[in-house]
Amino acid sequence: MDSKAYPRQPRGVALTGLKPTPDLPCDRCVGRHLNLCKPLDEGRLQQLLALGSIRHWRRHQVLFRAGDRISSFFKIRKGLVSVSRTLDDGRRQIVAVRAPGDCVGYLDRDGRYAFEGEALTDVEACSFDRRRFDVLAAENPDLAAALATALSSALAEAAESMLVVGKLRSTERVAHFLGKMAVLHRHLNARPGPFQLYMNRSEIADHLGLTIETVSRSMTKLKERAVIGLIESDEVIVLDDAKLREIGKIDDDVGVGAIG
Amino acid sequence: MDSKAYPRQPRGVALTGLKPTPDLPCDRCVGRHLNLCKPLDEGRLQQLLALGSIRHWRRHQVLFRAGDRISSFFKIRKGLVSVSRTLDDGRRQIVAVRAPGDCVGYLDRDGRYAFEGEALTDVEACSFDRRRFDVLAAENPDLAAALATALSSALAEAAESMLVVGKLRSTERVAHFLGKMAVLHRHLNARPGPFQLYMNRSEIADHLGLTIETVSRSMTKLKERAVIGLIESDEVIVLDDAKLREIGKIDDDVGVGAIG
DNA sequence: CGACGATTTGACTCCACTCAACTTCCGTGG
DNA sequence: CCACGGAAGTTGAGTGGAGTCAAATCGTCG
Repeated sequence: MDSKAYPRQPRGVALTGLKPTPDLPCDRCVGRHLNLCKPLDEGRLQQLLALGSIRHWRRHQVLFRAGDRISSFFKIRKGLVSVSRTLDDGRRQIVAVRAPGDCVGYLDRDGRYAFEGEALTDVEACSFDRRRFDVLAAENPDLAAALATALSSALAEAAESMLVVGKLRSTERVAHFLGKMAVLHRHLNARPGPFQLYMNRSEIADHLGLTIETVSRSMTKLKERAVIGLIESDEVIVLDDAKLREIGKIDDDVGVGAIG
Repeated sequence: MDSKAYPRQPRGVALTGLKPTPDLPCDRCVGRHLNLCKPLDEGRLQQLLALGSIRHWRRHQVLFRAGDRISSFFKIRKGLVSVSRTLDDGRRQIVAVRAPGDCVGYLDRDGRYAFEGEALTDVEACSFDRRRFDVLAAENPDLAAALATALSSALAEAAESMLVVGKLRSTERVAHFLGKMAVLHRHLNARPGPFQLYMNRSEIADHLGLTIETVSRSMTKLKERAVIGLIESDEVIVLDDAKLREIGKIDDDVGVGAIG
């Protein structure tokens, strides 16, 4: 209630020791993509692709900033992007983490980006002109339907996150996050085993509504319980998947989102 | 982390002294509606309306239950509907509160409702067959576009809620909630003044990720600071709108959602 | 090695939860 | 009419979990 100054979490300049970013052609992103391509015939596909141009960002670079006038949105081809919103006093909430196949920068607030998109890793994305895409979508019902599907799953995911942030305890939240990241990893790489988080403690904290210290302590607890193992600070292996899901209240692999 | 039994909040049987429910024809729901009607010509409008039938629910009745097979979704004509998800141990998160003009019961998880919809007041809604609606949407780009728009604003609203639940303190959350409800009230009734919340403390708590006691204490604080006044326990008047928005970190009237 | 950033760990504080009492408001029935 | 009971809300006392502040450790890079 008091508007006392809220120290902005110092942002890491570079997360060192980062493994190569998740890399994946669009058509392998099972269940996670705005399926822009499949339902379109060759002519319209060309039309759509003509709207887009491939662009690259480095970790920590900003794809789009909240409040900036919307020009285009982005379909991720490689890497991870955080979608976030920050209060004046520095408090930040990472609303979603988007992966290859997903789209970001679509949500607008009277013509301006409603959120900020930041590269969590080096990112390659296809940038689409929003206005021309809307025109095309208005002419192609299947494209519009794909858009609606993508939005639906993103919405379901967001609602799920509300439950996590609103009702779970700190260790439960971290377990949930790790479980979801493990699922994502399996989707992208189609195999189990250790995986990278590509997010430092500060980013995880801002995603889960916790502090870096609490995230760290929760990870330690999960480690002590032999639910997970830490190869490095951001490289994790799930030792007891059932337990992790139980603690994190993950009932299924649904709701992995697609646009936002 | 421990799966200790979580006492389910006793659910009120009837909130007494409830004023008449918010009542509004679709076409007055500025900015809050899946604009099903306007873009359609007469023939298709008839086609769409043929899918729907008007139904009624009483307060606390369930419109749809999470996990049930989806048959139709609902466009609210009168009343308020809560969209929620409940964990096995009883912890519940009210993900959204939907008003006249909004749709609910659209989100699915492999053919089943992803959330539960419960009448917060007596409710009148138009029920649409989901399958036939999808067919119609696939043939009518403007309808699909309207759907996408509705989903977008619902998603923006959900993301906003994540920030509220994840980063705001208790009194800030309550202030945010009250500010949003005031906006909703003005949208529905087109005038300021005292308004009903139509939600008891338990429901507000489940929406904000708090307990009933904390909600109560926060309301008292806001009352003591002369930011709001309480006519009855669920009837509020905003005394200092600027202050309320400042505390609740409400920057604009955007993101009032539409579907989910 | 030494510096720096990221993370972990520790000590302490405080906000929100828990448990419990009490008040208020209805409705019911003696 | 008033007594009683039940439900919702408020308030108080005490606890606990997560935040805050600070120090120690680890890892990387110069």
